Amino acid sequence: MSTDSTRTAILNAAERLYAERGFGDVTLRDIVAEAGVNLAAVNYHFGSKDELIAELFVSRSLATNRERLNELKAAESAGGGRAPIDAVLRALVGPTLRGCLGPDKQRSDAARFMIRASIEAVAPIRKIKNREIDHLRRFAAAMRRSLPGLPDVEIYWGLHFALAMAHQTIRDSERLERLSDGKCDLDDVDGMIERIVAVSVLALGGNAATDAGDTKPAARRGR
Amino acid sequence: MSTDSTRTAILNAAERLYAERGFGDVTLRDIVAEAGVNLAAVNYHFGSKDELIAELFVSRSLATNRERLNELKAAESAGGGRAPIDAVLRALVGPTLRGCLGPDKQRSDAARFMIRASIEAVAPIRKIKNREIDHLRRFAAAMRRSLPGLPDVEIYWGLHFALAMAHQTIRDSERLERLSDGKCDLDDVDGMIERIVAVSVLALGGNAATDAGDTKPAARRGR
DNA sequence: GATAGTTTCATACAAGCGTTTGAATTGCAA
DNA sequence: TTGCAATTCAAACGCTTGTATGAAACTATC
Repeated sequence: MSTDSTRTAILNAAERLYAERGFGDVTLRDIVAEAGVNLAAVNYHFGSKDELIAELFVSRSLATNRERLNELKAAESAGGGRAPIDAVLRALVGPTLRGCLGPDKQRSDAARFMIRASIEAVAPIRKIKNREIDHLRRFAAAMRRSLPGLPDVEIYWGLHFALAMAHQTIRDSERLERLSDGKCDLDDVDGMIERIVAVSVLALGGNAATDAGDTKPAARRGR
Repeated sequence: MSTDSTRTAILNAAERLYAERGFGDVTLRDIVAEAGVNLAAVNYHFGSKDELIAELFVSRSLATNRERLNELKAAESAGGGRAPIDAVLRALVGPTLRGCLGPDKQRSDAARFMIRASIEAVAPIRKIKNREIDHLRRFAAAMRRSLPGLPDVEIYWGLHFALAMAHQTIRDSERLERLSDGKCDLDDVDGMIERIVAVSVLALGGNAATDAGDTKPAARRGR
C-alpha cells in the first residue's frame, strides 16, 4: 500500500501536467515537484521517463477502450446483436468527450492526457499506438453491422469524421468558445455528444439507416 | 540576394523539419545542418529560436489566410456578394488541404507546418495565435450571409466541424489509410475536399442552401 | 587596393535535461 | 532489539540545448 503510494502519486502528477501543458514543456523535475516526491523516485519506480509515459498511456488507453466497448456491447445486445448507428457512434465518442469536458476531475486529466498523446505523438507512445487501429476496427465492424448496405470506404470516412469532430472539440474548445463569444455551450457535454453523433450519422448517408426514431438534423439545438 | 539566402535557407529548413517532426524533436543544430549554414547564423539573422518560429508562423499564416480570403472573395463576387455555403466552406478548407496533401512540395511543408503550429501550441506561437480568431470571424460572417436564417450558434459549430475534419484528415491521414487498408484514397484531394464540404453543409442544416451543381452526397447510401 | 561594414565561422558558455550513485532512512521479520 | 531488504534522499554525472563571443572571410565603396 504505502509501497506504491509514491508510484501512483507520480502517475497522477504526470498525467495532470501532461494533460495541462503537453509533453514538450513538462520535465521530470516538474512532475516530482507536483507529486511531492524525490527526483530519483521516477527512475526507481519506472526505469526511465519514457517508460513512465508508456505505462501511463497503456493503462489509460486500456481504460478508455474498455469503456467504449462496454457501451457498444450494451447497445448491441439491447438490439439483438445489431445496434442502431447512432448508438455505435455514441459509444465511440461519448466516453472521451464525457471524460474531457465533464465534471469529474480525475477522469478529465486522463482523457485530456489521451488527447495529447494522440496528437503530439511523442516517441515512447508512437510505438504502442498501433494497437488503437485494432480497437477502431471493432467499431468499424459494428458500424458495418448497423449499416449493412454501406460501402466500407464510407464506414471509414464516417468513423474518421466522428473522431475528428470529437477530438478537435476537446482540443480546441477554447477557440470555439472565444470565436462564438460563449454562444457555443461547452458545458453541455451531452448536447455536444448528440450534435457530433447526429452530424456523423448524416455523414454516413443520413437518416435512412436505422429505425432510430429521432435522428434529427444536426443543426438543432443540443439534445 | 546573397544577403538573405542564408535567411531563407534557414526558414525553409526550419519549416521542413518542423512540418515533418514537430517542434519538440527539432533543435537549432538540426536546422542549421539541414540548411547548410553555421549555427550562429540563426541568432544573427533572427535573434533567437523563438523569433525564428514566430516569423515563420506569421508569414505562413498570412499566406494561408490570404489564399482563403481570395477564394472567398472570388466566390462572393461571383454570386453578387453572397456565395453559396459550399463555396464558402470550400474556400475555408480547400487551401489547407490542397497544401498539405497535394503534390506541391514547398506548399506542403508550409501547410503541414501550420497544422503542427495549430496543434502543438509552442510558446512563441501561442501569443500570436489570437489573430486567427479574427480571421475565422470573417468566414463566420460569410457563412451568415449564405445562410441568413440560421442561428449564430449553428454557424459556429459548422465552422468548427469543418475545420475539425480538415485538420484531423491531414494530421492523421496515416491512421485513416491503415485503418481502411488503403480504401480511403488520400491522393484524391479534391474528392476529399468535396466530401468534407458536403458533410459540413449537412451539419449546417442540410442541402436546402444552394444550387450546388454536383455536390454529390458525402455517402452514397446503399439504397 | 585600402577601408569600413556585413556576414560567416569555430568555439565556448551557462543552464537545463534525464539519469546514476551511494549513503541515509524506513518497514518488517526473527 | 538486531538484521536485512526496500525505499527515499541529496548530490552529482554526462549530455544536449540555446545563446554569446571574437576572429576570419566576404562585399562594396572610394
